[in-house]
Amino acid sequence: MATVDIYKLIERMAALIRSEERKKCTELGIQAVHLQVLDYLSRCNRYSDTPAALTNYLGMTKGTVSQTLLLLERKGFIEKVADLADKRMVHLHLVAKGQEVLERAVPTELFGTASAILEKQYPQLQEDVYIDALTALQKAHKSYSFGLCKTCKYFTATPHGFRCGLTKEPLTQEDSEKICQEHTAV
Amino acid sequence: MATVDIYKLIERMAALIRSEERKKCTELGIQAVHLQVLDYLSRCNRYSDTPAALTNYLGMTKGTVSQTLLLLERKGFIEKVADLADKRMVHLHLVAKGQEVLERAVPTELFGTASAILEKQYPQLQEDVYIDALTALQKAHKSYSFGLCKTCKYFTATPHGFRCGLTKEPLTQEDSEKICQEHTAV
DNA sequence: CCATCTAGTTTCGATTCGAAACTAGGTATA
DNA sequence: TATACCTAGTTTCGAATCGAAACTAGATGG
Repeated sequence: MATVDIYKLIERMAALIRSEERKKCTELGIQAVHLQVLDYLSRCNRYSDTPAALTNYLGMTKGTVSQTLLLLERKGFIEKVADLADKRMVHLHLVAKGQEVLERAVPTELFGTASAILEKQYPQLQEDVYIDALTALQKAHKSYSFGLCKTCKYFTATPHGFRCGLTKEPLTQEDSEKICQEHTAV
Repeated sequence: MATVDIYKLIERMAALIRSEERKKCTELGIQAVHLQVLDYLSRCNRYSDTPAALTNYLGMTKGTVSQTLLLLERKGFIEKVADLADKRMVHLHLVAKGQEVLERAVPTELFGTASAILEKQYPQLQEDVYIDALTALQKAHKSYSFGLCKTCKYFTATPHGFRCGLTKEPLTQEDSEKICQEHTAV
């Protein structure tokens, strides 16, 4: 079946990207997993910027995640902010230095070059096909799809602004652009 | 530009796949990097099944790779075979047990489910788009594209069989289906 | 008020990592 | 054919990562 092959192709691309990222990580003196953390933090919103959500996303034990975060904090890549309502909770923020490392680690040239090649050969290429593939992948990644807030089933736009239908809380424009742990694909 | 966004989408998919694979690895009691090694070995041909090529692919130091291989050998996932011509070289082979772990670790259900969703919505979906994206990515991944042997610039088919235009050696059907370190995109 | 749950940290020992020194086999050149 | 240099891979070591389990502290619910 064609679609099975499509994910085989995507998996191949993922392996290439992984390989490239690993090299970058070695250059920058960090581990591949740290990059995954920084990437996650750059994409999560206030419902998903906690160690617990990160633990769930990475599939590691919370002790390990705790230590990874300690290291990233020591290196000045992230900062921890206590939650005002629930004193047990901690919110993680990517700070400028972490953002910088993330940008340097993402294989931008690789993508840039690949894009240029692709664009030259297929000027009319529609990205919808890829959006659909990603959406399907997010739907399939059940329990926690970690999709964009604004693409969530519970995302609601009112005349007064955005709101999460699950937590009933109002959302900023920025929130809606980030990854949410509670995300449910439409 | 549309194509830049396409690789953003692919990168997002890669992150999801990474997240899922990491979980599987934890279940199986191995590290994410070990899976990368097993995956690589399942796809490489006799030009690329050496510790040196793997080192290059992963972007790790050769000492680290050597230790990783030692562990995978102890666990019975791979075996080492000395090269007959060059006594310094070692060829790495994925054995049955390693193959099994690899198959269990790849998020098959994720892809299966995603495919089903995709297929239902877009029965006419053409995979060419994805092949082009992968090919462009391989081309962009210069110096070592690690592409399929048979898609290489130097791959030549003669009446007597396949041959590598770079090393001048004859190739089997199987060789041509594997990843080659020397791969150069057309 | 006390058990129970949840969020996160600490501690421990095994494993992984990079760096650098090392062995050994191949190659080039004088 | 010696000598220097190169390449493939291993070993060693100290720092960092990992999972498991015990732990603290705050929330929740009778």
